[in-house]
Amino acid sequence: MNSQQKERKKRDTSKKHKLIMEKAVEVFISKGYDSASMDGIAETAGVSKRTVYNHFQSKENLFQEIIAAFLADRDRIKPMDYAKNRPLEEQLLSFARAELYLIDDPLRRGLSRLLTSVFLMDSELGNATRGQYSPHAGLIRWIEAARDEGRLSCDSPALAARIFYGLVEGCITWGAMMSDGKNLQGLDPLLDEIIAVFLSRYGTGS
Amino acid sequence: MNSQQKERKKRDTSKKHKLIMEKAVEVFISKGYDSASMDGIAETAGVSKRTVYNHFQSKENLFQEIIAAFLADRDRIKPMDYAKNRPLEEQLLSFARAELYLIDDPLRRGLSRLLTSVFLMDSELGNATRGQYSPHAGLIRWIEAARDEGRLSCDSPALAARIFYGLVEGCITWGAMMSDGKNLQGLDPLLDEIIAVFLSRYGTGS
DNA sequence: TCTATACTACACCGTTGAGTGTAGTATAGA
DNA sequence: TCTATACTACACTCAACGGTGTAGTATAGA
Repeated sequence: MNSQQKERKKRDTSKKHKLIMEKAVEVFISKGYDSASMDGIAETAGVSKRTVYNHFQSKENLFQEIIAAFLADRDRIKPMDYAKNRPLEEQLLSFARAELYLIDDPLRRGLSRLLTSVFLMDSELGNATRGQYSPHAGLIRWIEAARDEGRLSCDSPALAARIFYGLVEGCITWGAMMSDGKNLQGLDPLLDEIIAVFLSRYGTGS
Repeated sequence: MNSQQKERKKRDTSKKHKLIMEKAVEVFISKGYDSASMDGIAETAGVSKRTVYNHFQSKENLFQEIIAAFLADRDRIKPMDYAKNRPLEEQLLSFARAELYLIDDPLRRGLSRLLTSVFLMDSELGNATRGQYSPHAGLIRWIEAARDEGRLSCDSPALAARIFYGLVEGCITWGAMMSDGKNLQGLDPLLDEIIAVFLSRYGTGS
């Protein structure tokens, strides 16, 4: 009834909301989900525990919101490629770098580690989260386009895409998560080699 | 002083010890380390909680013993290959299958998932455990031998080995852990493709 | 300046879980 | 049969943690 009066006063709490999320990410990354306590998060954020609960219904809720923000950030990066007459190496490199976005920054790498760790032990959550996400689709389309122009040769673009992402993830991503990025020194030669491997199997020599 | 008398009576408790470990593995796999309770483990094993603590100092101790047994089991499988005049494909396949030993059985796969999840969030433990373990060494030696015979061509056997394991892990292992082995159907064509990719880059055509 | 809103400080609750102590029972080995 | 050993049942401690309630304070917006 008097809703217009009630809505007159509404302070902007997004700053604190964001602050709590950022600090919570830090705590979750360093302790893991279970071992991270809401008291610890509140203290790290320099905020009372009650404020945390005023912003987030529960620990799980807070975590979900962090996951959502992370995935949204990642998805903003994803769609960046298309078939052209630029060198194949260059375009494949951009696919690889998009994939490596998840681990080329300490914070994102920490979150990737955390989420991977959680998803490994909670298949339902993992599948639900990863369900609507098909990272290979873009590369498959790219491979088909390149094949149509005779620049690639393969029976199954899906298989080739799987090989490519397998190479990138197997050679780089997982090691980076495991060793906290210590294997990211001298990355470029490795990336070049990965692309060379891929093209020696599927390339036609332009 | 009268130690020979004391040692006369010693019952064989290894059966129960093993039973507890096996049941604990089940619980750890299904719940994760943190959420698995010692009460739950005792109940699953059909044993009193006190007995669990008579066999294992602490939860962490029990977990460590499980890890050790798992790694020992895996290491027993590892050293199985050497250079010969058998087809390269065949020998590479055996390297790949040795790697897939970790995930080709539901129990081992569960343990791999659990340990990976734990190691991801506890770098110290992960590094300490993985420290004395160099899985690439065998393949590197194999590649050097094959190169010496002119059957492979590469500048850096270490890099080639990294590519090979990256392919196997990236294309198969990680997906199997994430999806609980649902991607292990139709594995052979994928393995063949992986080996074909590797040989198209490093093979010389015998 | 005034007031609704956000926030703090702090006590509090209920639960869970690791680990212990103990008294009594079952059993393997002599 | 005898006895030391393994085991059980159970009560218990202690600490941590998720979450709530509240009274009071600071502050943004009118």
